[in-house]
Amino acid sequence: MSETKPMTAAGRRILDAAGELFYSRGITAVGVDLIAEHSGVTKRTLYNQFGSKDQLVVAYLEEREQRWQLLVRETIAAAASPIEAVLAPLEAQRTWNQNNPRGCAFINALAELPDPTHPAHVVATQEKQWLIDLFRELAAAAGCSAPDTLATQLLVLHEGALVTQQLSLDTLSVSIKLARELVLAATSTESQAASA
Amino acid sequence: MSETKPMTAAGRRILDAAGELFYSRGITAVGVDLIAEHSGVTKRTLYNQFGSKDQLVVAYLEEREQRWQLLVRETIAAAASPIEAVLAPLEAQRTWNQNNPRGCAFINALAELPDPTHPAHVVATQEKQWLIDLFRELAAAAGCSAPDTLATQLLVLHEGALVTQQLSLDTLSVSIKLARELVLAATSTESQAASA
DNA sequence: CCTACAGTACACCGATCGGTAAAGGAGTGT
DNA sequence: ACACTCCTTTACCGATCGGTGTACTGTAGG
Repeated sequence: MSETKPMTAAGRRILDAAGELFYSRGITAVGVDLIAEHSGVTKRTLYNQFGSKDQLVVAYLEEREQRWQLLVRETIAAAASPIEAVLAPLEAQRTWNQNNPRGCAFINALAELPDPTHPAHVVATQEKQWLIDLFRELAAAAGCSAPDTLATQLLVLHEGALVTQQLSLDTLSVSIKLARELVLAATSTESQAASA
Repeated sequence: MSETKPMTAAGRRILDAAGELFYSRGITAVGVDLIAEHSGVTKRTLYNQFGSKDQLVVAYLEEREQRWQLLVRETIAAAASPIEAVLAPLEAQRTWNQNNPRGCAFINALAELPDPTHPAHVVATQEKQWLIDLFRELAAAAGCSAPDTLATQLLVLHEGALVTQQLSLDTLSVSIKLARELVLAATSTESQAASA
């Protein structure tokens, strides 16, 4: 279930090289020749393994999605309480960002591939959908009164921290702190209603 | 001061066409031939006017920056109070997004042009710097106790709302509502300190 | 009238783009 | 011995990339 394809050794190297290059330099800016060269593989092998550049891009995004979602799930599992679990995706970002200084690969992919019918575009949007659904579930599990609103707020904070990462400011810490206050406020049984 | 270059009629059409194409399809994905064709101009004229594609990209971003900052300033001037003025950039986004459904052109540019030495990259980062500085000034003018923190929070909300715009959710309204609460809390003289 | 300049038309450049053809070497299982 | 898969090598394809050279036209100003 975790691995749908056996993936040959050459295929792995190709996907690794593509991952680094696509993320660090941008998808459109990286050609298949460069990927083949960096993975020590012939262009022919690349096409035998992935069929086309678009499919390689999809494989690249899907693998990133799997790794990211795995990290999030692990962080949730390690959370001390349901309330801390709601903040887990934000906390996971702290770990993730250390090796990924170029922001969100899915957002970047959406910026480069505007065509909604492009398979890579679909993968990227699905990832964001997965995240907000997760926030909603976690919020509900923590006993939040309005899971939808809180999930949207957390998604905004998550994406905002992600996209401002490239600036010098430590926006992630600010986002997590604010997110914690929101979660605590939303799960406490006291006075809460739509403010003016 | 507002116009450093006279800009011929052909130059205007080129910049207009480049603006539409770069924003809607992505910078790397759009070639100079396509821009020349869409602006009803020869490629030669394009190069006589702008010198290179990179310089055209810079001109594109700079003009967007001018238009956006003008809108923000107008919204600030129309604000009913210093507190509402802090929210003006968020409110301006509501207007702006109607004609710009593809998110932030500067963020997209950063995604496509990772090279920090690229002139377009510099312009894009400067724009974000301008915004957080503006938030800080507005927060201070509104009598906020901790302008830096509030400014960072508002920047995160701003960018988060911008980048999640492409999803179906109305994240901007949620962001503005939350931002208003933050501003009100930060400008009230009552109990406020770092929470747990 | 003449110059200066903006713009056009068109051909051209080397480089790179994504993708393919054909043939063969190396390892494995039958 | 056989076929099969994986991968290699080399060469090639049409298209497009950013960018240039050159010669011509229209038009406004001195």
